[in-house]
Amino acid sequence: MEKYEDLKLENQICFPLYSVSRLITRAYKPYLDTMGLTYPQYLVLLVLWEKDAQTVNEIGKKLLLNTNTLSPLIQRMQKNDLVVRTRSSEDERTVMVSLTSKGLSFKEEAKSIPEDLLGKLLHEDVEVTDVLLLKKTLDSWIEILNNEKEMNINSKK
Amino acid sequence: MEKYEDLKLENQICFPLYSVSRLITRAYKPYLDTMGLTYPQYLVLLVLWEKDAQTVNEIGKKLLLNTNTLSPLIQRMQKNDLVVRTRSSEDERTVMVSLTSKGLSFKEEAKSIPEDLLGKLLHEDVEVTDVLLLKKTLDSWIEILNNEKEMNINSKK
DNA sequence: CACGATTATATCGTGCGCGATGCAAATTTA
DNA sequence: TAAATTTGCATCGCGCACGATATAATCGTG
Repeated sequence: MEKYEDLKLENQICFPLYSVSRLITRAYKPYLDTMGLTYPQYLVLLVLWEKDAQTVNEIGKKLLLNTNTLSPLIQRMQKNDLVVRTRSSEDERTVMVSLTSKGLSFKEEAKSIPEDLLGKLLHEDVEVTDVLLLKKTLDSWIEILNNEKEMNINSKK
Repeated sequence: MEKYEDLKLENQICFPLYSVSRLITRAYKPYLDTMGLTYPQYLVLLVLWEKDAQTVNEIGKKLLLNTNTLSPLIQRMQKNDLVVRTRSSEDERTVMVSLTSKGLSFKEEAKSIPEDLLGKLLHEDVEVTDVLLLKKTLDSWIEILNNEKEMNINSKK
């Protein structure tokens, strides 16, 4: 076993994660271009399609994104008539993000994307069970890595 | 089964991939900050540590990144004295990227990162076999998604 | 009730990713 | 060999991510 075996690209686990993430965003592009959406914007719509009218904070918690990413992103979405932002009257600090009729209408158009894309990713060597196991591992890592971040925040006190 | 079941965030496979990729980059940060590196810059070093003196093109093929991403990235690395860029005399178009002594010296410092990080990601619910299966699935998807891109290029002719 | 701490959002700067485009060197073709 | 094409790298513009910071509004505590 060579001394630097772990540093070889082919032995990395994080690099394929990073690459697949980018390649998947790219694979979404042709679908999303027809609606004038980017992948992160599509994620915001996924959240709002499940439950309309949520604060920037709620959306951020679900997508694991901070407001310094979401604020301008949602502003661009408003400019493209996908959502509207309204400051709450009860708590003037919070901004409610709601779907426009255009933003809602894309739900129907997006319905077939996940299955369509999954079809491309499944073949004789990668079965549905593999994907489910993969998702289980990823969800577990999200738990670990996201908690670690919050632990750092708390330990700073 | 609800009509829009596939659009629910919790049923997505691409979203956890996207999130884990970002969270892992974040997990690398404390290690890389001590060397003044970003994660993509670290990837370039991984490639050069395996074989010094490669062209921008070779590095890009291995990292699946285009020159419009790599050119400025490598220029920043040169500014930080991690690599040097020299135009080849045989083919004036190509730029050879070589490690500086500083860039090479970080190899020793980076040696423990992968194992250290993997340690955090392994626990009772996620074993080494799960990670190996995950890597196999991801590598297969890289194959599929990256070929698809090249097929598009060819079909444009 | 006052005032310090917390919370929600926004802004700024930097570094990716990447589509589109530019340009010069090399290669192919006529 | 001249002209057309391809190749390798770079630049530009835009949209994320994200650390740092700012600015209100609200909350908690004395």
